[in-house]
Amino acid sequence: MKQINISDLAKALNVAKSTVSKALRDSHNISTKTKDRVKAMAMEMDYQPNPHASSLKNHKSNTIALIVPDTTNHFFSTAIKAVQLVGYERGYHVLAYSTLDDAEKEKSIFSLLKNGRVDGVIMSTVNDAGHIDHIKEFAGKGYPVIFFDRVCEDFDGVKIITNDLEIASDATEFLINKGCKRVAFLSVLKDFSIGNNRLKGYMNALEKNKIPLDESLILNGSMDYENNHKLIREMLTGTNPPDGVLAPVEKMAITCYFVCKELKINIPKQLKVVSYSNLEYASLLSPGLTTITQPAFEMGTIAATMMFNSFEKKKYRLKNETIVIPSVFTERDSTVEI
Amino acid sequence: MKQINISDLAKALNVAKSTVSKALRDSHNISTKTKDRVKAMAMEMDYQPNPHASSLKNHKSNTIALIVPDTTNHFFSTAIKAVQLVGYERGYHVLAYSTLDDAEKEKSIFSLLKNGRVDGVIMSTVNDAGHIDHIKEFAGKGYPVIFFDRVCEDFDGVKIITNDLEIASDATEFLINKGCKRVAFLSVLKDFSIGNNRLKGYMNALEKNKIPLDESLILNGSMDYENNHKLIREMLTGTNPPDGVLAPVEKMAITCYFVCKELKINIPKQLKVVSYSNLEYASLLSPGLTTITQPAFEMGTIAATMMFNSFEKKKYRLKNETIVIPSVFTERDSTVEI
DNA sequence: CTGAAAGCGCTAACAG
DNA sequence: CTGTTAGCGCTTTCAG
Repeated sequence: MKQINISDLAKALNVAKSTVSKALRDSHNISTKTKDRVKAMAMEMDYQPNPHASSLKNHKSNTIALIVPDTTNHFFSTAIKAVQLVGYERGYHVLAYSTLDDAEKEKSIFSLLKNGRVDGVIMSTVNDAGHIDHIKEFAGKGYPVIFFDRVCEDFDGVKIITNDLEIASDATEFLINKGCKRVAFLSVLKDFSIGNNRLKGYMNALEKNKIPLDESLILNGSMDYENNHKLIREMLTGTNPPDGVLAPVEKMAITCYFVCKELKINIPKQLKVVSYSNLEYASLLSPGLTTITQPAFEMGTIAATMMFNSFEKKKYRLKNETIVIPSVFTERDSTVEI
Repeated sequence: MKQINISDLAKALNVAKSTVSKALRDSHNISTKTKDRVKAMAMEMDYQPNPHASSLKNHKSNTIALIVPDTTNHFFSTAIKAVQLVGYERGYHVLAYSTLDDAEKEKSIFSLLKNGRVDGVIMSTVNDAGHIDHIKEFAGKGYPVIFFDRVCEDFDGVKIITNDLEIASDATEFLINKGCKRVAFLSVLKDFSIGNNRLKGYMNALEKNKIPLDESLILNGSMDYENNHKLIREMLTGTNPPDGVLAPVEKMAITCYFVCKELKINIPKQLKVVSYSNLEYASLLSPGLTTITQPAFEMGTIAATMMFNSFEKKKYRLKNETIVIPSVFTERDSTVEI
């Protein structure tokens, strides 16, 4: 397990270790000749600096934390990939955490990070907007925090979101224009900014089209799949079922598909469905699902780029700023007129 | 950015920092009283040890690297989640990397890890079995490496795989029993152990059922989607097309679905399809896809558990061992007899 | 039971 | 241009 360190290098070269250190970091007051000698030897001896020593000395870990609710969600896994890629290119490492939508866990992850383990955090917070003291405290120590997708409204900093409200409105209007008289909204993140914006968009579209809001068409789903199933089933078998559905979350649309299969409700004939989704194979569902796709990769790329820029250049210091990246609407068979 | 450190604590308590250190680590030669005092103060001052200092001192980072080809693949993202969960429970952090199937990148990631950044590596290697000197060298320094799924055959260590050969054989036989006379194999990882085992299983089943191997039914796919599409199309429009297909990789099955849609080939009537897959919504494809699901979560959990055990207890030292976790076969409409 | 001191590997200030 | 030295925050002998 013996690693080769800077002293070994220095000894081998018969110079001081500070010289080695400087040479390796291209200090301008080391002669080109020694630099070359040092670098050659470093190569030969397969030297890699000990990251803990540098981090300790420099108060800089060159790693960031990426905290998401669930890595298995395609939206998040895509964002993770993006962050990893730019991290790799720019010489940063990424510690990845899943909160599993557990606010307590999110909190405890933060406490693990708060003594220099990372230089900053990119995160999508858990579904519990109220309690962000741990995040504020962390940011208060000078660590940058960038939110994406699931942001905390009352946090001063960078928030990267998508045009949720507008596109939810557009999608609702799209359904209305396809002839839907009763468009339902399958809420699941009730008290959350994203859910709220999507719900707002939905309501805006109704208003714009002079359709009175029917509370019974807004389903209050949860993280409990079985319960959602039951609720959707009740809605679809009720006296006045919807003929269109906007799902702010992929899972709800999938659940809706399941229920329709059970009830032999034909999509899109009896019910048209639009869903927010990052499902890779939406077109292969039966029927192909009309989707609003959030720009996960772009969001991740921008978040990472902004963070690393802020580390490296003063002029990129992060400010209180909300960046909107448009989602992509893709029409498929689940909303076709028959 | 000023963090509170052990000296601050010591000062506040009027004791030596060594006492604080020992108290916090529950050394038995510190009085219960001081321990309590120290711990209370640590709590009050919200002290978190600096991980770099401990790592430097102890030559132990309490973090592992998790290297996979692509985090967006559902199999890998599930494994990542499993590793994260176990890591969190046991006090380890996980640095996550995607190689994007680039062997050079995998190599360079290893060079970043080789001076104590991590205590071990859990990985699924890129599709390039030949060159693993970097891994051997890394392991040679005493770092444990655990492979899962995409393992290196000629590496002495823990390999966690699934019962690929058997289940590929079973699946092929399943197709034969469903009446398929010509079962194709949509290879994509030709020179890789996994692909090989799946292919072997396929061939075993043919042999067992006294069906001569027809080389034209083994497609040599690549990572190039367009090309695979072309190859599958050619196969299905050829003079003697298959009536069953075993896809060793989800992507090939999906591509096959696309081609069938284009060619208006009815699945399962004209072509039955079985695929290895960790697609969450396989049952919602059109038609529902019969799958072999690899136990991603279990594999990740076991890999992580073994690794952490090996750190903590001598008796769990890793040895040259291959662990097989069975995959799950789920029959759906894509293989139904009509 | 508690404290002083050395040292993990690196960097940076300061001397030469 | 190169070397000496102190110190990042922690752990761990070793003395008291």
